[in-house]
Amino acid sequence: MENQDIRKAGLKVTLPRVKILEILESSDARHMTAEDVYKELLDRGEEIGLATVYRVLTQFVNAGLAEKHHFEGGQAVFELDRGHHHDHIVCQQCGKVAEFYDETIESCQRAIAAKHGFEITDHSLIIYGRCVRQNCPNKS
Amino acid sequence: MENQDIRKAGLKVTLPRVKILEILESSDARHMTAEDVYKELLDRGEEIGLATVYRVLTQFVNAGLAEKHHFEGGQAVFELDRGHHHDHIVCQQCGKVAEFYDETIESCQRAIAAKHGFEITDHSLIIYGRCVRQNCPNKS
DNA sequence: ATGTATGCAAAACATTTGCACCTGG
DNA sequence: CCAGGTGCAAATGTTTTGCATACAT
Repeated sequence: MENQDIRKAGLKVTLPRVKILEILESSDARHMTAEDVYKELLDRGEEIGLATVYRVLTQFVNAGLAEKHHFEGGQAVFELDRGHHHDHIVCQQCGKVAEFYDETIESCQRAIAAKHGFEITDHSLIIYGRCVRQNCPNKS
Repeated sequence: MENQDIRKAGLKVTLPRVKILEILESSDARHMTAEDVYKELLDRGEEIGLATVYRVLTQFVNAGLAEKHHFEGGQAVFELDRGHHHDHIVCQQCGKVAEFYDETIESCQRAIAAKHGFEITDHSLIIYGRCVRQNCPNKS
């Protein structure tokens, strides 16, 4: 019962929050912009404003329920925090996002931070490329 | 003579472009937002519009003279391309930016991209943290 | 009841663009 | 001279905010 997650975050269990959480959970893409979420709400016949979508997504991020990433291209994307840290590899042609986790990279980062006298709070690693798979509409 | 760089990029050697290149070369911070560059121009008594700063910086990036990065916090930062690829570690308290290069991370990235069927075009690795050095005004 | 949440419209930001004027080669 | 560059103001696109109303507890 994920509504408990909302409540545990100190937030009231309102229709917009429940619906937005549902959308994040059911999305195939798993990485959605605020606009994507808003459009999906409209498709489902919900009357929820874009401002609310932004507010709720921000609250989810602050509560640790979701993460926000800045891929290239203006809009931030949000994804549910499923508890497994990972980085991203993004196809610049079809927009597909793959996730990966590499312990060697993680530990190198820790070593680098230590060497430079930094205490890591967060990090962002995004590989951009072209996916050479059958389903990528290589448009050029 | 760096004006040659501008010319080689197929751009006319105009005053705004020369001044902006000078500023990028002389900046201690090495990573400046368009606004930073604009303010520095004003300080130096130049009458150059912010729109021109954006246009010129974009041209420099396209010409391979500079790079653009999206650290957290809205504004993009620009730095001169000195020919040595590196990634960044940013102090979220004092804004200091350190650069690093780690061949292990680089090769891990290549392996990961290959495994996922991607051809890398670019990548962005930013470590966020707190610098625990004497000169960081640890403000909290 | 009452403190939060929401919707809407307006504001805030970073960045881009249209257009008349200027300038480098 | 003239294509390309610039300044300014207005437009753009994304995200945030003020405020009156609506809702969860």
